[in-house]
Amino acid sequence: MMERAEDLRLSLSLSSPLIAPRTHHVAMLFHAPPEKRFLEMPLLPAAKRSEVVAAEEERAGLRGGGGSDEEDGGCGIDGSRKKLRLSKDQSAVLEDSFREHPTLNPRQKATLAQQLGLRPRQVEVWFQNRRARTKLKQTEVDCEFLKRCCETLTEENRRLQKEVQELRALKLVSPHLYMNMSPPTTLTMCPSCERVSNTNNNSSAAADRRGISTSTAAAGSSVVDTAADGGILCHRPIAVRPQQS
DNA sequence: GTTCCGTACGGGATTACATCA
DNA sequence: CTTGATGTAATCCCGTACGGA
Repeated sequence: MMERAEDLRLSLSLSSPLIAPRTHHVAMLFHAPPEKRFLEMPLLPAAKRSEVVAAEEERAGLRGGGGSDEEDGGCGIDGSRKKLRLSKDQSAVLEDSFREHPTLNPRQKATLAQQLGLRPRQVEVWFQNRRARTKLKQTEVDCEFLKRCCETLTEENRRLQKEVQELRALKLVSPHLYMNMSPPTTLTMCPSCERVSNTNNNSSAAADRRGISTSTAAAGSSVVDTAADGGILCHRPIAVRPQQS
């Protein structure tokens, strides 16, 4: 399942013209942990931010010897955000780790950060984005799946309506023949409302045939019942043989 | 110049924990 | 001592900005 998801290309657009005004949590600067403090001080000049981060990480012992801004993904002197591209090796390690646990505990985060020469915040962000990508892909897969379900059910609905129409016509034209015909394997009658429906209204049976979830199948069956008979059918199908006279 | 993807960020929501009346 | 209210920290997700291929 996940392999299938991984194969799909992302196609949904997340962009929107809405631009949220950015505000700052000044208070948090004094209480947040080092990496959080860095995040919450975007008004500081970039160079100053790098200094603070370096100092904090030095104190925390998270910084590898001789780590440069380049390696740390720091910002440029001009204040522009410096986009770092993680190396193939870094990405591979993160991917492996993600496959093991999609979420990180603080220790794992710190260990990974140290191992890869990244800030813990970068590791955290990478995992957040990775989870978001996974979710997006899964949503696409689900969407495709439901679309196919819908098409299948629509087709089946058409077929069943036609079948019902034919049976009604036959009953009108030659009731004798109708009563003597062998029971249609796919039709059942609800004992309470005495309406005929398809045996495979049994949700699980229908689901088995189509390979879709039971709830989806049940929803599809309701559509069939309502459309064909103009009423609500009970969902306890019982095989019924036309009475022999 | 445009598009897409990956990285980074801000902010809201939630949860756990500490403190205090 | 217990309990409810309140504050704080940590973390997650969502929406978005932005750099680079």
